[in-house]
Amino acid sequence: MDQQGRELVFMHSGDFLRQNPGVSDHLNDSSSGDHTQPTIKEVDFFSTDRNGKSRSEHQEMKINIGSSSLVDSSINTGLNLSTSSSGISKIANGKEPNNNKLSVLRGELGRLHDENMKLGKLLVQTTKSYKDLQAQLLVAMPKQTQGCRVEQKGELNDTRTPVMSAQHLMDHRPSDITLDVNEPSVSDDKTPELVVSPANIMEKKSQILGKRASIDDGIDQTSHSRGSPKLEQEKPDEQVPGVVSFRKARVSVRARSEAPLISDGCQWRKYGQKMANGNPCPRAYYRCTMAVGCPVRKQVQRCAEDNTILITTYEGNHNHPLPPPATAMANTTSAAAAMLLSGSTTSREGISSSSCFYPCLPMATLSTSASFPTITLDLTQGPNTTMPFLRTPATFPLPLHGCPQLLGNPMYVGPKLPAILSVQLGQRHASVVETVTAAIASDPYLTAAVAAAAISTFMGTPRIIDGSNNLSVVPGLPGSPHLPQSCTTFSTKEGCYRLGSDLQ
DNA sequence: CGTGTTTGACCCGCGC
DNA sequence: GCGCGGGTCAAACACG
Repeated sequence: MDQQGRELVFMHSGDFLRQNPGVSDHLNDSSSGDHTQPTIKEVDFFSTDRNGKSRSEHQEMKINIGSSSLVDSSINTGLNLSTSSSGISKIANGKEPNNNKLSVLRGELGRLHDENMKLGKLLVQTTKSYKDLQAQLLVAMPKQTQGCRVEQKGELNDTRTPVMSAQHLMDHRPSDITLDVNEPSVSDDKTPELVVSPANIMEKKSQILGKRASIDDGIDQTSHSRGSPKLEQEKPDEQVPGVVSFRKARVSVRARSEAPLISDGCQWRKYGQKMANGNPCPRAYYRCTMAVGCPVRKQVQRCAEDNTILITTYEGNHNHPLPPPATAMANTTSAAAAMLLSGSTTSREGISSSSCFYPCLPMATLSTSASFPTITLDLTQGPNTTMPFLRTPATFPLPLHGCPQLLGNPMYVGPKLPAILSVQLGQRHASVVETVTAAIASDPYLTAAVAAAAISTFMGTPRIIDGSNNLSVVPGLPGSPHLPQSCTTFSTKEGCYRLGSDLQ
């Protein structure tokens, strides 16, 4: 990736804290009485440059040469980062006062640096553990609720207040949950319904756990429907209901493009084309050819209403390393599946919260049309689109606490601002937004990256990718529902883009 | 000749 | 059971 390129960062709340990554962060942490915020600020540990080191880290590394041996290697889990350095002072005894000071400072810096690094690693491990646990929980949840079908057709007449569960989305029964309030649903008119099925957990537990590995490996590896025998990893009768259709999760990206394809960095082989759904434009089917047996497929079709809109739908996870431009989209597909499952918090409260959140995302649409749970990212809408969240409380409940304030909306502005204020500021800078939107829409690489960033962001999934992948979505840790924090950086063929409050 | 595309046929799931 | 539509296969074809 072009290291001299532009950098675009979607700033969410707490972004200004990341503007100055480095030592100052834990100083702030130590003075903060809120124990949830420091956790999120720890994200700064990873606001690194492409070599994986932040500037402050580089500086500290220089200073710390030769002093690391003085550093206490234990991790201060209490985050008391301003601890006494008396031990270091003793070592510095007998030298000139200046040298003493220098030694003390060096020692302290070194210790802080080490502590910083260790806390960062701890955070990564904690985040990973959380994700693992969440994945296990999400896999188990559909089983837990199996058999207790609650149909709420009567309560859900208003399709603008959709109620969603992953169980529902995974269900192949006809249903439709469309949250795109700016455009009419592409899907049919079926009334949304909530299906909650309770469970025989103990009966199926071993089966679920047995299937987890294949789910983690890639959603297509649990393929159950007919398809290429080469790709078929398991037989239908081996599937666990409720887990099966995880492979069906899709990510659809709508973008204006004259090109027949969105260049996403992957190699695709066309294996079919069909006229579908009354669309005068044929739908093309592509398969990833970067590795033998890669299960990822994509469909490309032009919008029937507007031929300039290209709809690209991705399905599956790559089973091979990807070039940076392709990584963004690859992460999108896996993130999509995870997000769909994340809605399976079976309590009514959780579901309602999720539905409350989605109207904040005019460009994000969830639907199960065509029997597949699909996340549609609409990158075609202009900045003047009526902001749907004005009609809804500007709250960002978990797990989708990172609002994808990305495209075509005034939400580029600092996310710590209230929603209304964000809109006002956004209108003030409409020209900037327009420019950026146009740039993004015109660049297929950027479009793909934005799509990936958007999904990853509003999923709230901690996603830390090293510099080689050029996509860094580091939202606040789960568990901080009222602190939507994420900072999205991504790169495209044209370079690395950075967008945030500094746009103003 | 190898690779990718085109295109008609086929399979499967779903609704009626 | 039948028809429809989505998705895939695979032979034929095109191209470098």
